[in-house]
Amino acid sequence: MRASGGLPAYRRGPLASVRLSFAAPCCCLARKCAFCARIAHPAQVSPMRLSRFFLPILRETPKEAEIVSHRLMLRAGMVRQESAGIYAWLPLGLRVLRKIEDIVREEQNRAGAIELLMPVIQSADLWRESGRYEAYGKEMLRIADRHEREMLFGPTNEEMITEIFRAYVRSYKDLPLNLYHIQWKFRDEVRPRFGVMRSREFLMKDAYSFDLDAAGARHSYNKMFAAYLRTFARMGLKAIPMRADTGPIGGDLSHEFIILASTGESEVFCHADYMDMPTPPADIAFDDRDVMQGVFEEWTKRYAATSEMHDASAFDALPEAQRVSARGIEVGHIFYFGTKYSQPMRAVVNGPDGKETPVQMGSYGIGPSRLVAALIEANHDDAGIIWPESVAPFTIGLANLKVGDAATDAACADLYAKLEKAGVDVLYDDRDERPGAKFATLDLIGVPHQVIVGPKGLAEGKVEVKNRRTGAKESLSPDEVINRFTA
RNA sequence: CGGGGUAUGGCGCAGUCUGGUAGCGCAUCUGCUUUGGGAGCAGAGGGUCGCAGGUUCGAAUCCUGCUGCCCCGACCA
Repeated sequence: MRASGGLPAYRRGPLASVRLSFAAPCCCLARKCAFCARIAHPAQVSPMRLSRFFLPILRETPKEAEIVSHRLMLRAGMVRQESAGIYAWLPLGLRVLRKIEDIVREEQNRAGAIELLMPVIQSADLWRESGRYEAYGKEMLRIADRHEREMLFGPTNEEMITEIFRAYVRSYKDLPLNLYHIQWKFRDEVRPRFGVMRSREFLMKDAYSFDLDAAGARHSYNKMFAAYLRTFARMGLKAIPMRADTGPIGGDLSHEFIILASTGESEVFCHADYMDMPTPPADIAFDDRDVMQGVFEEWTKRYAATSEMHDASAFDALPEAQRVSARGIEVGHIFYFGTKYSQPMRAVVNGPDGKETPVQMGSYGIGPSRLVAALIEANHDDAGIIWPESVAPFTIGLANLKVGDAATDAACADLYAKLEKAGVDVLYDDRDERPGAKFATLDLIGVPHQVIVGPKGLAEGKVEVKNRRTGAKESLSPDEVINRFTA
């Protein structure tokens, strides 16, 4: 299915009549947005002068980069490949990665999950307990320490979290519990490709839920389901949950969250209603089982499937206007697997009846590093990246078109200082470059708003504000600019 | 894991067939001019030609072995 047509999937164009771009649900500029409902002020707001930043942009495209996100990440100086499927994150890329992490973390916390941090190196013995040490195969990077002890670089953490759980939790009164971390994983892919989209080392948020019974586990699953809808929506992505194979994780209930992008790796089919469904609001009752079950049912009752699970006859039964077939990228995957690990690893609690019961578990993954690439696949044009506001490395690019000119220098310095003071992430291009080079740089790195300060406009007391996504240009006074972005 | 490529300055490439002082564009540095969509002129610096052997008076070039990386397929957060 995937290989049909003679061309690799990612090179084929989008299937017909599909809307692939979505507006972010909010502007996020003021950080007072009701949808996002930020819990904490983002730590990553740190304005920067480009002349002092480390932004190694490339004018030419490195030949190894085949897909647009990989090309643009290399050109924009976001990552550097250090080995096959292994990347260093350069400052610009790291900023985006951190902003994605922040959103993921906020929504996990909002849904009641609790953050911890587990190590990347694990003991083989732990994996022998679950039986996966042999089963996982060559994708697991196995290493020996100086004492010849068998260790491994974690590809996932079900075993370790189960070990931590069983060491401390004895009573059903401590449930439900959902623990997560955001940590680097290593899976020794046979063939890493597409930059950070399919790398061997990748960042993953993995959460693990523990419940006394199946009904409780179901609620935990639904909470993560709703949290994922919110997480992707906050990044301006339309993610559609689709029933999925459980693969090596195991279990009997699983959904993949797929975002639509014309360069996606897999072919997906879904009902057109998914394009406009309302995402759960920030204040939705995560602790109410009926509310959460309602969200789940609303988002799963219409047809949606990847090509592996596709039922052509069910899809074709839909009215033609409601059929959407497109390409998709998997950005999240959730599983309910019951006692698959708690049973063999003896993670048990005493129930109200005094009997020991293995806990019901689920796991929930999002790949922030893959999301960086997926976001670019969904948001770019010929000139470069177009970041959604919420994950942009900088909110504003301030371009001084004539460095050395007293008026433009002073106007830029004033704007920069005021924006910085107001907590706006601004990148001030104060390099002694020609205007064309500055426009090209800001377009390439995808800063959502460009504030352009040149001698001509300034003579009339105006600067130009350009929207990277729409291209719309406005002529505003510097004071109006400050009001616009700090209101 | 099968198949196919490729490796020459930071990036993109030529040179290899037919062995003889390592080249081009971009980038970088200096100076002057320029300044609203990747500027122009002049000058400069930077490469043990992936690694190890071998052939030869002489190897980027020929031979042998190895390694890295990329692409296609099967597999995958």
